[in-house]
Amino acid sequence: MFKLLNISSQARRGVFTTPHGTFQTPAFMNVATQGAIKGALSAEDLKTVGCQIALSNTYHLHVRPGDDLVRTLGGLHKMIVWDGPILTDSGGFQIFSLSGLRKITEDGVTFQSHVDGRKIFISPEISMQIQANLGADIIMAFDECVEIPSPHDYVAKSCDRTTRWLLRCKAELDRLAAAGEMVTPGAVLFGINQGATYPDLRVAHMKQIADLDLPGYAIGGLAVGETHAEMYATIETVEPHMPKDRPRYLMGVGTPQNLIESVARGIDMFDCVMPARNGRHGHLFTWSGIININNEKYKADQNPIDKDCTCPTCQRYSRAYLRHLFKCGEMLAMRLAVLHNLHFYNSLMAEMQKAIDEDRFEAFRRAYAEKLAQKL
RNA sequence: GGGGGAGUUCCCGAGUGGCCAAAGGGGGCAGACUGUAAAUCUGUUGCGUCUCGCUUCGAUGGUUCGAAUCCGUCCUCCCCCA
Repeated sequence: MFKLLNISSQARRGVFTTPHGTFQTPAFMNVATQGAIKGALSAEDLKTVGCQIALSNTYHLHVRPGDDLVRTLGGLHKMIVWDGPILTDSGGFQIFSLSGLRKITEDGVTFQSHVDGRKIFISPEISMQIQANLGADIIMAFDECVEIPSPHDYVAKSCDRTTRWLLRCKAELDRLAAAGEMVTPGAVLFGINQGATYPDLRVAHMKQIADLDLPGYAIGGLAVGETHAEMYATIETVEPHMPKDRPRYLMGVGTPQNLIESVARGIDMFDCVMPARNGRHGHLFTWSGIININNEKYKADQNPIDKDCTCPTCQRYSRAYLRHLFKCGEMLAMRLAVLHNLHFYNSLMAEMQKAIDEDRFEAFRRAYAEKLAQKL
């Protein structure tokens, strides 16, 4: 399913095939947690913005509208009118983000719904069932995203449990596939590495899950409070133990610099809320760094967000108009901003792909760093 | 013409003798945001030589150790009656 095409320095160039088509790596997955990109973007907009693969969330779609209903409606692809690949996150991140609303046991996790307070129980098996109902192409294992810092002892125990949960995920998914229960037959399971910033735990855990010979592997539990240096060091520690012929997915990361630095360390896939969320808040990414369009200095600026950008927003709209829309709280402000930011992220990935194809990734990486330095 | 009410810092609006440069909103300015409980959250918003001083609560005069708060006069606005 994954084909490695080229390596430039340590950066990898590949293509991954799913039941809903292929995507080129390194890839950025556009986050549609509840079946929509926040900021009023439709699945059609995803095409405009250069999205290759979308990401949705198990917990959130289970809570609302319910994965049974999504299945009844023909699956997530049909419901949101997106015929490309979809990866669903397992709910493991919500163990971290909703830490005040859940209890973990060996069997699974009981959440208190953030919507209406009712009990929501998710086990490895239930997470697989939900993701099978949603019709994901790539199904993520149910893991515990551990907060940083956490005691070594706790993280060690958590990693062991995450491994046991992974075995249960695999067994349940095999059962569902054999029973013909998959809304998307041929969907594959990715395992997730944990271990906080402890090198011994990261390596031990990675070795354990690599033995399962899964179609893809993720590094989870990063970008949750540690420094960039610690994050990069952790990637460097784990990467040598990840199967070379399988895609590596760094979950939840990150800034444009994070993406480049991580590709440089052998990562193939990313997802991050940042381009959408920051876009909604008026922070826009450009090839020379981030700008806050709310700032007074853009009041009369008739330039586009980025003069080199080919997105629909930059084709027509000025910074001054965007600032005005943000100041007025118009929905259009968010929409235009998110369109731009996602287009920027997807373009960044395309640029990296090209650089690796042409075996000049290291030069690309340096040039980007210099551009950022110029701005500062 | 008679009776009643109101004027507060950019705006709305609390405050009715000291703890008031004055609550709370809004607006302004800036910051944060990394597998989305986020169209959210945080800071700041009279001036200065800034652990202290100055100016400010329609205007002006007074009472008081001390006034946005009490009293007189004036100005402006609103409501009711004629």
